Amino acid sequence: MTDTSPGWELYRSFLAVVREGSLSGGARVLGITQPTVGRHIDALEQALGTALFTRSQGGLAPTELGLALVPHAEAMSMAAEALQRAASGEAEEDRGTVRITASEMIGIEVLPPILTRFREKHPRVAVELVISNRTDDLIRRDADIAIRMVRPTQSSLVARKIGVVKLGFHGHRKLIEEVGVPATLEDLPRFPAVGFDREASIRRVRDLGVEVSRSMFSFRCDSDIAQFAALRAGFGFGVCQYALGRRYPDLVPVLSGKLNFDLDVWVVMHEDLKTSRRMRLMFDHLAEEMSLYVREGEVAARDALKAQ
Amino acid sequence: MTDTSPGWELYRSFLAVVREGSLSGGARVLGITQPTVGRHIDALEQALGTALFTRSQGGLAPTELGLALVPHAEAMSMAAEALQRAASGEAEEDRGTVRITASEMIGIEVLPPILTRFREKHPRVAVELVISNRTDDLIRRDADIAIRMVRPTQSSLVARKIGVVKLGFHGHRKLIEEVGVPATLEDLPRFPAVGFDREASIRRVRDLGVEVSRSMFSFRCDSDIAQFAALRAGFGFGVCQYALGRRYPDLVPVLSGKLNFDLDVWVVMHEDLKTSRRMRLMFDHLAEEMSLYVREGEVAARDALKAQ
DNA sequence: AATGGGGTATTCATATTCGAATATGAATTG
DNA sequence: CAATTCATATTCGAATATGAATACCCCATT
Repeated sequence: MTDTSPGWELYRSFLAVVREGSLSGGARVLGITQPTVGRHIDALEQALGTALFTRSQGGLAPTELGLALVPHAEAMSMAAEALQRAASGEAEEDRGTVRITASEMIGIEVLPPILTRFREKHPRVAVELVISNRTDDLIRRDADIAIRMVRPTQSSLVARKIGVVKLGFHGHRKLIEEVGVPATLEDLPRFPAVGFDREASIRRVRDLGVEVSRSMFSFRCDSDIAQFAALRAGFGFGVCQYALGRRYPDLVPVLSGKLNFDLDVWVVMHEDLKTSRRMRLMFDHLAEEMSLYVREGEVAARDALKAQ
Repeated sequence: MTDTSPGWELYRSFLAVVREGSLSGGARVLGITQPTVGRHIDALEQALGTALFTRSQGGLAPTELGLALVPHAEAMSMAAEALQRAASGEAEEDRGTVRITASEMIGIEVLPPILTRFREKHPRVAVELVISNRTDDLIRRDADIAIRMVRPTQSSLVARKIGVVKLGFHGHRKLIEEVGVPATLEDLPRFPAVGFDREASIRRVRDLGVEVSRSMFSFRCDSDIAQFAALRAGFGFGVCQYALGRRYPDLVPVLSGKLNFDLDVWVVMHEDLKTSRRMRLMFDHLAEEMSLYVREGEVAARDALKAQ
């Protein structure tokens, strides 16, 4: 097995020769001499075990296989240049667009202030927000960065687990003044409640380990956002994220410790995008801010438990 | 200015050190010795004019800047590996998915047999076809490869001009038996004709240099496909691609040389995708097959001109 | 037909890079 | 607390890659 990986220098010479069409030409642009480049090509052909050029006077013409390798070599070259740019601190584009996808609740209730803070730090980055619960947006490239509630499976994705979002029952202060507070789970059916409509949605909740049935709810809707609005309007008791509940002083947690669930939070992006500065900036920003948000929720949930 | 581009070998050592966390570790995986790797790192830091690691016993920890360079080095590594795979002919994935976008006419009437032939050659490649006339699909990554009727402007795209699609007036054989053939353009209004509905569409045709007005048409619809169906059903005379007309023996060209236009055809894809084998395969296949199709149309148009 | 300018291939002295050996320092372990 | 282990730094002779010079080939031009 002579199969030792060719040195990367060889690739550089290879690319130069392809671009210039001759050993001498390649040597010129690389600032080295023609014999050296010739030897590099020899070495590369030997290492790869295949001919890359048909050598003629007047220059070297790439073989078919050689041609097929060019895009890869060019990719290396691009990456090398990008690295050098990044190293010399030449403000590598914090401009451009970043496309983010998130669920309704996150996208509408949580992200806006977070994205605003990002814009203040990096005003030239345009942000696009795609509200969607589909899980394959990233693979499809419908978005660059996703905030997800499930662990991503694709291996080409870089994912950072932020923590867990705490969810629990809440009610509007006025509602409580009016009808009181349910003391136990069994009490609940006698109070107005906000929950899901379709069986599929209800089953998702049940899978989280909470016994619920459709008839328990007197306001039924599959949109989280609409449920949250009903909650804030004092229609009835319902589930919301603790961190969100705390932002609306009129919402108070109820049944703490009896009707709670957790949702994982992940920030995910394509591996390829790591080389783009604005993508990394946004990814890090989202990860950091979502961490704060998650912690906020944990504190709120703990406080609720203590307070009761 | 000592700013000479660092040799690519240095990047390789850099990446190995980052990955392994130490000079010795990096040296091990590279199959060279620790002093060498150490020298490489020194050289790289000197060339970039900045520190990349904080050196300590127990290993080298990347500095913040060093960390920022890692993704680029990894991109180089990926490309190098891909190049090597491609060189050793190791069937580099002719599997996976390719997403193509094309206009209605092309996507529905032209592509299906072309894509079928591709599937016969590369059965493991799944094909997705997006019917759309939007021109920014590729930049948005809604598709990998596009077939377009306009020259693409983005520089990050690789585009191949296939040729021109010949369009001309046609009529169904039965229709002609029934009402005869218009001999001149001026005759046309006295015959049933199929054409566009909205002013915007009509203007597009007019821009191609043909004097048309909405009132000339007795079947009006903005869908090419529907127009073509009406044509085949013998509703009236109308425009279609010569190559398509020839495929339906009942369609005969009329007014040849008097009511013709050409549409450029381009096959376009993202530059990045050149390194993916299945993408290149599909791109080449589409370019080749579309060339045949275009030529078919040219022959048909010439024949029509001669025949009359 | 000669000539000059493009290219490749070859040779050999030289400059560079590399590896083996070793010194050294900081943790970890018995 | 000494021994061990794992790391970096240093040195120096050997291996290797490089560059300058040169031979040579082909083609276009004069």
